[in-house]
Amino acid sequence: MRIDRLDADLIRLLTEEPQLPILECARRLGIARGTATSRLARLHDAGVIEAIVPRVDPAGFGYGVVAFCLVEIDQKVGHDDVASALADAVPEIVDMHTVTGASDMQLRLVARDAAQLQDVLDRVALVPGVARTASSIAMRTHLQGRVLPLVNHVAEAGEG
Amino acid sequence: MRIDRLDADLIRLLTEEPQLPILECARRLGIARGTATSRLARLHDAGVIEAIVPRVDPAGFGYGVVAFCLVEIDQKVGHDDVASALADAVPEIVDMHTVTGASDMQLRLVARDAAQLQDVLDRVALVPGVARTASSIAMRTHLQGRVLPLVNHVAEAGEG
DNA sequence: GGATGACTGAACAATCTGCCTAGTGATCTT
DNA sequence: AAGATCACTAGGCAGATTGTTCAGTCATCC
Repeated sequence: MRIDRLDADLIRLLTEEPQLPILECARRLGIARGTATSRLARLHDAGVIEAIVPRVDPAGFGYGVVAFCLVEIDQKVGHDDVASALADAVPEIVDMHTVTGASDMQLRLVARDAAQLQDVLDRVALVPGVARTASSIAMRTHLQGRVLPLVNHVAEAGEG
Repeated sequence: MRIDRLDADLIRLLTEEPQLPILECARRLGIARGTATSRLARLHDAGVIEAIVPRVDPAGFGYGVVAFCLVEIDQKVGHDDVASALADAVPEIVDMHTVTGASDMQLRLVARDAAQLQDVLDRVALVPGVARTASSIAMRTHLQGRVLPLVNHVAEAGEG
């Protein structure tokens, strides 16, 4: 799908002031309500905007430590099996990807503190199929799910 | 902040059916509207729910390749300087963390395809202060920003 | 005993939503 | 060139939701 400036502005508006009603968005962008509605529907259908969801910050209820964990897997066990086993066994896992390279999987997980992180990592290591893990702690999160610059970039490029 | 079952249910409801009005949430949970409103406000104030934002999927507009990149930094350059330089120079960077371990930073970035990923990584490498990079491609995303199990876990634990 | 805090139930005006219609201009097709 | 298609504007309507306020109940805490 091709995104133009209007789409980008709409996304920006909704990202910066999430609770903004469509009607108000239309007013701010200087377009008719129907246009804003149909644009939004199109973005929705194309999968650009998956949904408008509450972004939950685990730090808000005490899980302030973020860590990454590289996982090596037993060759004999399927990736998907390990993935679902991990997902079930460790609620502290926030992101999970299968990756190329030295490791097979990469996790992002959260914990209350360094001590509890140890516990979380132990639980990861205990999951059947997990051969070895290597982890690092995130000291600072500079960006998290930032897409606005990319959306703008695409909108600009599409115009020229 | 302490999260109880009602909070967890509210978060679950809003996560599963994001556009649900507060009034409808209250009905489904069998509570008064004022209660749902004040609970939500409390979650907001505590930072548990940062905002209700549109989740944009770069794959929706062509950026279907996800990659991770470990970055080593010149010791003489401050982390924050490199971080902001990277953020400005490469819109394709979605997540950026400062991490412990062999590398200094870890990035998650998106690209249109493998060929363009090369280009993106080149731009990363060119940023002043970046000494070396190592990257891997995400072949599958099993989980992305999953917090519901953790919220439930916390709610259960808090009750007992 | 009295104060505090959380929840219920209800009401109000203001606003937003979904849905529909009609007109305009640009692009594309035959 | 006529006709069709598409996106946008502008407006209207009923129904639902929101912010806000009030009064009453119940449990906890000092």
